[in-house]
Amino acid sequence: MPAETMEELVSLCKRRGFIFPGSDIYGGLQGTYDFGPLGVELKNNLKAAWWRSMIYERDDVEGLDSSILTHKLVLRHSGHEATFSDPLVDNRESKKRYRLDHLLKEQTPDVLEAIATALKLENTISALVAGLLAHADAGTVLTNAKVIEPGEKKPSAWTQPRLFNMMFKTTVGPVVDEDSYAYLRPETAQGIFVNFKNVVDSTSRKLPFGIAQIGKSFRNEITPRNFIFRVREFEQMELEFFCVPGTDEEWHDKWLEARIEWWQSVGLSRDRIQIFDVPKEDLSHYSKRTYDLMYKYPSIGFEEIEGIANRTDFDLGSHTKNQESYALQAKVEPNADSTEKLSISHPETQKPIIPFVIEPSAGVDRGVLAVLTEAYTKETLENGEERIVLKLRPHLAPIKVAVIPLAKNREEITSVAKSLKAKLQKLGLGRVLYEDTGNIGKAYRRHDEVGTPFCITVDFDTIGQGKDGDSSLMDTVTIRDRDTMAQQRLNMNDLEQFLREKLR
RNA sequence: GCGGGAGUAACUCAGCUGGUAGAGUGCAACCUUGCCAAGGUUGAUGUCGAGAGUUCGAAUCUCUUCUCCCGCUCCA
Repeated sequence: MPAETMEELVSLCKRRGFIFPGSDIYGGLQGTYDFGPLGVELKNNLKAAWWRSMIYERDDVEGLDSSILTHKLVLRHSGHEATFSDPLVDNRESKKRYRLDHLLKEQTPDVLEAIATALKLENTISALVAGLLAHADAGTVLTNAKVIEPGEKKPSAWTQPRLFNMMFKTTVGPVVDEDSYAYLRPETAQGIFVNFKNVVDSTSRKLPFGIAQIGKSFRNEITPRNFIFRVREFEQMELEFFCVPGTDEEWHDKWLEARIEWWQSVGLSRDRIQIFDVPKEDLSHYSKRTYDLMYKYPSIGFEEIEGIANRTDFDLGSHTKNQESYALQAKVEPNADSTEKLSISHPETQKPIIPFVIEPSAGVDRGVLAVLTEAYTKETLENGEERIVLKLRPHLAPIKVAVIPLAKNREEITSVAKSLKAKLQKLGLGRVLYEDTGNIGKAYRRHDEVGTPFCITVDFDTIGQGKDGDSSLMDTVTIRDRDTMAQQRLNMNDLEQFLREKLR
């Protein structure tokens, strides 16, 4: 039974060192979280699994790590400057908040005409939005124009509209002036698009192929919520898969299947994943069609864990120079700034074309949250006691093996345990921990709670001092399975093979 | 941003109409011929989210602010 409430996960994460609130000792900074000693292992393991499946186990994807600081022209031509800011306005009476452009679309023509007249502007939605944002007393203009509250269909009183820019700006270089800013990227994808030519030139890739990247992105969310689900600084695992126009829909479906399979390979159950075919009117500015993979999170229910978008030729088309020489299908803004043609040869005709792009874009933090949700298990044991176990897939577990001395005041035992720990650590399986806190029972439970798949215990038999002077079990240890709690005795020399098999 | 709820030890929480902070678990050290949060001894930890005010005295009352949760709004 996976976790049922977010609270129990938050509590475990804090208690055991997975995830802490950001800037904690100063009261926290909204929308930021820090990954603790176990959280960083889990997150790294998840990213490594993705990287392996995307790049090593396929023959058609290259990796990339582009910078977070991004030239403003990149995000201007990508359309983010224009679309990643929402003008919002509040209704003073109903206390509801609307996007200004959405609100204007709900109005009758004479209301819009009244606003246009008051502002002495042409009567288009975009002109009115811009004019209202620039006007010092726009709230009064809206109210006087008898803008209706859509819910009640009645004129109402409105506040000054304000712009919520979703992109973080920062100053680059020592001189602070109006033009010396850059953005923290709102998606890793743009780093891939602007490196398209570099990758093609340096790897001699042909269509179809992909470029994958894992990295931080930043969005100034209006309302960060729900633990690490919606945060302002987050990590993405994105693939931009370039293909011949006309084959894009087929690839879109293939990637949808591949991504669902991958999420299952990290432990998510199929019945907690839903596919959401995003309706046309909700699509992003670059997308022709998007499937959202929705995972059933605790407390909040089905929410997006990955978006698989058909970005058409919008991005490369927007960033390329000489746009007019390609038969672009997406509607793009003119680009007089770009210095490169972002085309590639059509595999059959050899003519330069701008490829279509299928983008599976997954949230690392949302993935970690889903994996934790699914692994979290509360069991009632035979003796009536409750046990919390993280049934993580072994390849994701932060700690792979804990080596425990049965008695920590016996040097013969602790020294064997310590050297066994060092020996196992060298196998490169991941983190191996020497564990001597509390007593043996507590050590087991503690490792159940953080998902350690195996606990190895060095006891008196190991050092040839079994009961009644029995030395037949010399050099053997017990190894305990996290999920079944069953133990078996193995010679220390057989541990490597055992663990290599089980931790794959 | 609005409405509602909440912030006390690492976690879960108690602390009444103001009188100077507690429990359980956890954590640390030591002991234990022994294996499923076992037992024993000892120990540490709080600016009671922050700031200001009222008061002889504030965890408790008032104001401001920050953070979290729920709803609205918004959202790859």
